[in-house]
Amino acid sequence: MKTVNIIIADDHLMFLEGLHTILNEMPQVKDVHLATEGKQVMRLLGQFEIDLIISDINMPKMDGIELLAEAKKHKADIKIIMLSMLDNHRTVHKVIQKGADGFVPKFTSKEELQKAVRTVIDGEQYFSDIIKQRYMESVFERKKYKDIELSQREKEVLKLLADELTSKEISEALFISVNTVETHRKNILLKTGAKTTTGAVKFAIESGLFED
Amino acid sequence: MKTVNIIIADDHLMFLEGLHTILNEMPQVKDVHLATEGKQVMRLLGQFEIDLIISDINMPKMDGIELLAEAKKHKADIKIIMLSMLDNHRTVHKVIQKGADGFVPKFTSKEELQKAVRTVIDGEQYFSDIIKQRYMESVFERKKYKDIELSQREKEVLKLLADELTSKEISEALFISVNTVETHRKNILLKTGAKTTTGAVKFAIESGLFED
DNA sequence: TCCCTCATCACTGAATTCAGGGATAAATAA
DNA sequence: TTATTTATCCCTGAATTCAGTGATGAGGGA
Repeated sequence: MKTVNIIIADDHLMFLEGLHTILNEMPQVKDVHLATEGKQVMRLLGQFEIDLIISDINMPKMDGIELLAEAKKHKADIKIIMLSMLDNHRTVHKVIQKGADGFVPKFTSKEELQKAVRTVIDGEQYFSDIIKQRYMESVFERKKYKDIELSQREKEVLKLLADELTSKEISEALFISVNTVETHRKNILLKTGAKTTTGAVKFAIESGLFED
Repeated sequence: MKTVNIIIADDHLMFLEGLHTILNEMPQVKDVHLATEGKQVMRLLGQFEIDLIISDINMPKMDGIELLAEAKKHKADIKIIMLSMLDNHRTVHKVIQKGADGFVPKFTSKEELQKAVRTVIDGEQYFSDIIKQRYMESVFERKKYKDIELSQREKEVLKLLADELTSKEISEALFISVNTVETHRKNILLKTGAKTTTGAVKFAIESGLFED
C-alpha cells in the first residue's frame, strides 16, 4: 500500500490533536507533522518529503490561502486539503479557484475526513457536499454583485461618503468638481439600487465591498 | 483522588476528538461524554451525574451562552468551562457575566487546558490571560459606548433610516410628526457624534447597536 | 421635591442631496 | 472599428437634511 507523509496545520492545538488522532488510525498515513501557522509549514516542507498538507484557512502570519499558493510553488504535485469553519462563501470560492485538491468543513465526520484523505492521495479531488453547495451560492452571489460593480472612482467616493464627507469636501479631497462627485453619487445609487447614500454605504459594508 | 464526569460540547467533531484525547490523559477524569450541540448536553445532564461541562460558544440550535444558563438552572453547582474562537470581546463579557467557571480560547496549549480543568474542579475559577485582557477591552468599549446610548425610540428611528426611509416616511410608519422624527435624528447625531445619517448608521452597524 | 431623560411637537433658514436632463474625452472591450 | 465604460463636467428645481432654539407632559431616580 502506498503510504504518505502529511503536515497538518491549524492554530488551535486541540483541533490539531484531534486531527492527529484521526489520521493515525489510517494505514496509509506514515508520518504526521504538526504546524500552527503557514510559515511553519513551509519550513517543514524544506526539511521533509511531504505528500499532503491538511490546513485550516484562518491562521496567523500566513493563512491557508497564501499557504496554498506557496506550497504548490515549492512542490507542484503536492496535495492540499483545506479545512474551514465555513463562515462565508467568498473564501470557499477563493480556495477552489486557487487549486485546492480537497475542501471539507471542520464539523465533518471522522469517516468523511478519512475518505477525503484517501481520495486525494489517489490523485482525485474531494469536496464535501456542503462545500459544493456553498460554491454554488458564491457563484450566484457573485452574479448578483456583478451587475452592480462600482468603478474604482465610485468606490473611492463611496468610502469618503462613509467617512461622513459631503460632496464639496470630497471634491476638494479628490481635486475634482462638485458636479463630478454628484454624478458619481448618482451612479452609485443607480448601480447599488439604493435610494439614499446611507443605504449604499450599508450595502457596501455588508457585502464586503470596502474589503477589496 | 477526586474524579469527575465531564461533557464536552462542540459542533466540530475533530475538535471534540482532540479535546477527548487531552482529557483522557488526566487521572482526575472519569467519564467523558460527547455532544455536538447544547440541547444534546441537556439530555445527557438528565441521564448522567455530571460535574463539569466544557463547551464551545458557537453551536447550532442551543449555543454555549444559552447552555450556560440552562445547565446552571438544572444543577446549580455544576462547573462550566467555556471555549471560544475569541473573535469579539462582547461575547467574552457576556460569558463572564453569565457566571462561567472558566474560559479559555481554543488555541490554548494542552497544559493550560488541563490546568484550567484542575483549577475549576477544585472549585476555583480559571480564565486565560488573553481572556482577562479581552474582558478589560470590552469594559473600555462599553464605557466608550455608554455615553452615547440611544433611547429605544432613537434606535427605532435609526433602524428605519438604515432601511432608507426618509423622515416623512418614518413619521408615517411610527405615527408621529415629521418634526419629532427630525428631533430624534438631531439627537442621534448629537449622541453618536456623527456628522451625517450615513455616519450614524455606519457606527450602529459596526458597534453592533442593531444587534440588541 | 427637584432634576433629568424621553418622547413628543414646532419654526426658520441655510446647506445638501436627489432626480432629471446632457455633454465630452479617453480608455477598454467586443 | 465600433460600442461600452469610465471619469470628468454642467444646470435646474424639488425634496431633504442639518443647525439652532424652544416648549411640554410623563416618568424615573436622587
